[in-house]
Amino acid sequence: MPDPIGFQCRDHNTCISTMLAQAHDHCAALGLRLTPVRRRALEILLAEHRALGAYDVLGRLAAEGLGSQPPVAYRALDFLVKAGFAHKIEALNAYTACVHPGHDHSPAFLICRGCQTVAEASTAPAEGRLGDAARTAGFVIEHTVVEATGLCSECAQQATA
Amino acid sequence: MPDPIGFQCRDHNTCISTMLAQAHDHCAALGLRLTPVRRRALEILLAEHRALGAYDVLGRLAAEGLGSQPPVAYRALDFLVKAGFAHKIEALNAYTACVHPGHDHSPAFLICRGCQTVAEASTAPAEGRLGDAARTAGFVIEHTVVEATGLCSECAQQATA
DNA sequence: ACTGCGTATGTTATAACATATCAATCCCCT
DNA sequence: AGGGGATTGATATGTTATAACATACGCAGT
Repeated sequence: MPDPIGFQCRDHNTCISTMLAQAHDHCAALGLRLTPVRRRALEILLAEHRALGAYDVLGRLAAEGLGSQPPVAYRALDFLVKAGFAHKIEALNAYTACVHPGHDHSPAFLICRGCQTVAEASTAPAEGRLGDAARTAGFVIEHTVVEATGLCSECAQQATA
Repeated sequence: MPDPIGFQCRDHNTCISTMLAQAHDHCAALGLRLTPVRRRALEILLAEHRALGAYDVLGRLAAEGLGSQPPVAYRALDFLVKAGFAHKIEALNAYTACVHPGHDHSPAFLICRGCQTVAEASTAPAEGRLGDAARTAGFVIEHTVVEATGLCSECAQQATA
């Protein structure tokens, strides 16, 4: 089975443990603390190939006794986002694990409205037309949001059938 | 004073009435109904060069007796977005008037965190790296969100000074 | 005028997303 | 052992968005 850009992965357990290990190392290197709540929140995100709302994450954390109030989830998610282990999907007000943490990157997302899967691609926003517009205007870009919604290959075929 | 891409406009009153007239004509042509609430909501958005939250819009509508409950604002805004007269800024959960309605386009936004101004530029997302990724994955893009946050020219200069 | 139908509005309630605040605890460092 | 910063716990509240249902309006056909 091909692995286009994240709609599938070959072995999800390996995928998860690899990412966790990377996160662990990254935190160690930078003096960040991957506490139980944060680590579990990351695992929860990694377990899905879609975006989860903060309250979804909170629900799962709460089920394990790791906090039960909104700030617990938001703090953990903020940490993961700031550390580069997760991204916020603005179009969904939801969060998803980063597929290649550690690298400083400008992510772009393909969001399937059929199966809710979120795939992470890359952009170089500063190079395209947006960057041109920004330079023309003297605008200093600090952060970019690039998200496409539509149908993934499988869902598109089902829709046609 | 230059007019880079929307951070300024020369004559805002003219700008507003032009846009309103365009919206009126467009609705007439397509059999859409630019009702008082919808028209006023558009005027409210047009009055600003920044994005307004649904509740901001609602507050102004309510002050004029045009409805006082959230659905009033959300329905009007949904209509404007669907008709192409306004866009939702996902990064702000807010709405802004479209600067060139009628054309089917993929907007991109430059959002200044200093003065809250929102400038609308254009993209051709299907042509860039995102489009490449989508084609590779067989993903059918239906809608794109492209938003950059940062500092506009003026605010950047102030920050340096 | 009456009826039927579709669109738009009014209204209530609630869901879903997010943060402010302050106290308590943990962990590292000296 | 003690101080200081980061983290967590807990309460409350703020903000954004929609579900659900009722009513009013405009218009076509009779």
